[in-house]
Order: sequence, then C-alpha cells, then structure tokens
Amino acid sequence: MGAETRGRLVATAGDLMQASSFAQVGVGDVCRAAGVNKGSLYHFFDSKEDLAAAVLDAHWARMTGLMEVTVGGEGEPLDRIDAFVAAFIDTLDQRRRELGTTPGCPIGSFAAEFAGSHPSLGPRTTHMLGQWVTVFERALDEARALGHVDADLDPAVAARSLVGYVQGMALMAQAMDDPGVARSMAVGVRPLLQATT
Amino acid sequence: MGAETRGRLVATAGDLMQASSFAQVGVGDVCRAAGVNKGSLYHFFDSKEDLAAAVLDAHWARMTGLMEVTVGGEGEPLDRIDAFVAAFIDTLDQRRRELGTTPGCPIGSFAAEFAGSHPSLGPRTTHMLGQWVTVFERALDEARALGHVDADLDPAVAARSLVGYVQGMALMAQAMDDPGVARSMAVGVRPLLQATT
DNA sequence: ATCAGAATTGACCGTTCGGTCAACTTCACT
DNA sequence: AGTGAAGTTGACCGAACGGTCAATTCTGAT
Repeated sequence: MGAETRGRLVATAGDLMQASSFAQVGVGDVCRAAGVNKGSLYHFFDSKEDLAAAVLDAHWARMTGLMEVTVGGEGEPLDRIDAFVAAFIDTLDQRRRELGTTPGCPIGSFAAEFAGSHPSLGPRTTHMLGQWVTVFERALDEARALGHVDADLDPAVAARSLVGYVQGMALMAQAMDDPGVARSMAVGVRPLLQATT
Repeated sequence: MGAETRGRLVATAGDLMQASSFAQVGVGDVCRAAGVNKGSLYHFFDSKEDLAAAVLDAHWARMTGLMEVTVGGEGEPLDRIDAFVAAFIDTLDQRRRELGTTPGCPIGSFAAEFAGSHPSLGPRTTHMLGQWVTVFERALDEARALGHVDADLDPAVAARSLVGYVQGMALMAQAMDDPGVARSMAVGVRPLLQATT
C-alpha cells in the first residue's frame, strides 16, 4: 500500500526538517533517508512545498491531540494549562532522544522560517498559532469565571502571551540543546497568567 | 574604500536574511541587492557562512547597544528592563517599515535556524543568548536586593524566562505581521518576574 | 611618478537543487 | 485470468547554487 510510503515520507521529512530546517533539507535527502525514490515522492506530493504542508499538518495534528487530552481534559482550567505545558516539554524530551538534538516547537519553527516570505506556508502557520491561542483563551475564560485569575486579565491577550511564552521556552531549549531549560521556565506560566490562586 | 562596500554587503544580507532566512537567501541575491559583484563579496568574506557570521555580529552589536542604553541606564532595575522591552518592540516596528514585513528577533531567528545543525553559527547564537540572559540576571539581582521582586525568585531562571518571553513576543509578532502583538504582550513582563512592587 | 596592495570585475566551474518522465511492477477488483 | 489504476523505478533536465580566478582598476604612501 502506498499510504505507508507516504506516511514514511512525511515522518522522515518531519524529522529532518525539525532537526534543521525546511530550506536546508533537500528532497533528495528526504528520499534517501526514507528509502524511497524521488519519483515516488512526486507521486504523492506535487512539490517540496506540498510535502512541507503535509509535515506541518502532521505536527499540528499531534499538537491538537496533546491539547485535547490536557487543556480539554478534566480538572481546573489552570491545572489543565499546566498539564499541557508539562506534556509539551515531555515531547521536547522525547524528540531530543529521537533526533539527537533538541528541536524547537515544530509550528513555531516553521512560522519563523515562512512568515512574510512564503505565500502559502506562512499564513498556514499563522492560522495554527491563532487556533492555539483560542484554545488557551477558552480555558482562561473559564478560569476567570472561577476567579482563579485576576479579574482585570484580558484572556485574549494572556492566551497570546502564553503561546508566545511556550514558543520562547522551546526556542531557548533548542538553542541550549537542553529540554531542562524549558522545564525550568515552566514556573513562569502561572505568574504570567496573573493567577490569584 | 572597501569598508563601505563590506558594510553594504552586511547590511543588505542582514535585511534579506531577516526578511526570510539564511538558507533562502543566495549570495547572488545579496550581491544583486547590494549592487556588488560576486567576486567582491568573496574578497571580503571567505564563505557565505562567514558573511552570515558578520551579519549576526552586526545584529548583536545593535542589540548590546540597545541593552546598554536601557538595562545599563539609570533608574530602578525593573524600569530599565521595561525600557529595554519597549525599545526592542520599537526596533520591530522600525524594521517592519524598512523590510515591509515584521521580522522576528534577529538573534533568535538565527538560533532557531542553526541550533543543532550548524557547527559554528549555532554555538555562536547560543552564546549570545547566554550573554543576554546574564545582562537581565544582573538587573534582577539588583531588583531583588531592593526588594522589588519576590525574594524566592531565582534571578538566573527568571532572566532566562525573560529572554525566552522576548523571543516569543518577537515570534508572535512576526507570525501575525504586527508589532502590536508584541506590544500587547509586554504587560506580561512584570508578572513573569513576580514583581512585588 | 611610481608601485604595491586593496578593491573590483565578470566570466566561469562543478555540484546540487527541485522537478519530470516513460517505462515497469504491484495491487484491487470483476 | 484479465484489466486498469496505483505505486515504483532511476535516469534525466534546466536552473540556481556556492565558490573560483585571472585580469583590471583604484588608492594611498613613498
């Protein structure tokens, strides 16, 4: 079945691109690493850009899955946000073991590479970050109704700040090649949200 | 004098690379935009990597300059940190006007692109981020001595969190192509530092 | 005025890139 | 068993890449 080949291509390309970047990884590299010929790759994908879009979607699917079981789970909203951050850092750890180097946030890295320069991939990442903000925003609405955060807090702004902070955590961990850096930064989440409990 | 040509090459390469990325910008692009022949570029720089190192140093020089007049200035330490953040966002605004698109943090963007994949540029960016953290850390030491932040606060961790947060601010602003996003996130700086005043 | 070295030119090189293609094999379905 | 689509192969293409180089011009010190 070709679906398996396609999946292997997406997974391999995702690994390579997360370990370095979209531009640094050639389609030849992906094919070699995946054990697939170039013609096959272009049977499944129209272009390198199309492959990158599939990679991005795969990353985003994993991210939304992570959000569902944490932010969308049970318990108090701020605890659920904490749970997401912890789980996110765990994936950093896991990916570091798989890739041999600490990656950044797959969404954020693509966003930084494509923003303002790539006409289709850039907006796609921007939209994902926007959805991400919305998920946090809903949890913060809930927390505000419960009085768990300061009443003056603007959930929309705070949610955006939180996504940004997570991006910064990932970037610092990537630069230092140590997920522990992100873990130490996690204590800043609650203060950032002006939690009152 | 050749120094001017060299400077124009660094400035042009800096603009192009900040608007997209190192890998996306070819030396031919840089030469064309700078009005310089390729041979001249290789008279001043050993390689594209060498050029990128010069670009990075130029960015870092501007950043340290910004830090000196803000964090290293007069007044209370937390106010000086606020001043830096405000000035940093101003440069985002200014660069957006110059480049036509909102850039990320020049240091952070390079760090994300090179970390773990480029043997000389990666560590260089990491070192810069480390120095950046140290500057904040000293200001936070001062703030702690003055009782302006919670006594339990670990200045080293908080300083790293702050640099990360600034990176996240820049990334979000870049993705949304709106420095206003970063400006709205600035209100999170004080809470992040657990300021008590 | 001279001359050495810096700066500049633009053609050129080998490689790698993203992408194409016609031919071949495998698979699902009747 | 037969058939058409899906999947696979590997050679191939033009363009763009980073980088080189011999030749030429500019420049500042003597």
